[in-house]
Amino acid sequence: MTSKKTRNTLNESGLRATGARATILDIIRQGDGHPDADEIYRRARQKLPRLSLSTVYRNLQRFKEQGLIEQFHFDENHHHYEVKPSAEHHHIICLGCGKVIEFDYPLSRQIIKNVPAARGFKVVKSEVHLSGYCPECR
Amino acid sequence: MTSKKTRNTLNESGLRATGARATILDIIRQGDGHPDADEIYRRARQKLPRLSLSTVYRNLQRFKEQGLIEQFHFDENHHHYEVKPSAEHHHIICLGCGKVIEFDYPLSRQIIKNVPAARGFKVVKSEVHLSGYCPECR
DNA sequence: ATTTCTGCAAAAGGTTTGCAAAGCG
DNA sequence: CGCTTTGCAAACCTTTTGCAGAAAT
Repeated sequence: MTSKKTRNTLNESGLRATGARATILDIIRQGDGHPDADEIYRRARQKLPRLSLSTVYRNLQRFKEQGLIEQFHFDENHHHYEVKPSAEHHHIICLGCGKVIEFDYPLSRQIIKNVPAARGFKVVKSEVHLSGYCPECR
Repeated sequence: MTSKKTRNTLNESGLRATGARATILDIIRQGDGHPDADEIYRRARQKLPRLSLSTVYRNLQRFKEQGLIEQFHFDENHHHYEVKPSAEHHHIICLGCGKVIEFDYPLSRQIIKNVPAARGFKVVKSEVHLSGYCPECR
């Protein structure tokens, strides 16, 4: 049930449309949370039981190189992934329940404009993590 | 040459003022870059050749708990450390030369004020990483 | 003397790599 | 068919942990 659209994306990126790739990319595109490699692996194995974790890692790496996805470091020692968004957006992580809230904010533009030390910098990526406690967890 | 001031800080935090601790904290307080655990280890061993890396990690952990230092995740798979600053400030990392620029910016206040989704959140920590290319590296 | 801290060695957790077999175009 | 990708197992790297001895209060 890997979508045609996903296979097209792969071909356009110069990557062979294998079952593993389509499944992994589909999972990230579903946008259900910000899965980490292991979560992706677990979900993908429901469809491809013989899939190996190294394949997941190798493909996340490729997708990142191709600009299909982005990788985030929350306050943990592993990575999370999501599809590359069009608008600049950022994350708030609740330290109580682990929930991740996304919000749009044109932060890099503001900073480049207002911070002298940032002058002349070409910003490629901006990552903002606020962490704290959501209303329910306070 | 571990400073008296550093030993006082340790005592005030309820930590025994051992040589390892004073040395490690001094290194971070020097503010020379944003060292990672291994860099701290390497520098500290020039003074304490028998120091072990696990002691470095254990103490970084303690310092963090006591609020003496902060831990950052740049776009790598290990952590960097710096003394806890009084004003909110953030980082720009140059992907060309690795240089880290710090800048002050009261970002969390702005976001809490302007972003509806963030309403009611109690922010404990805010981390902003811009990455890109500095004027020399572009 | 008691409690905390340290060094060492070994484990843990996430990620990467080498290689032969399988799969895509 | 040729080149890419995969599974498996082993390696890697950073960080953590158990334990017995050493140091701090």
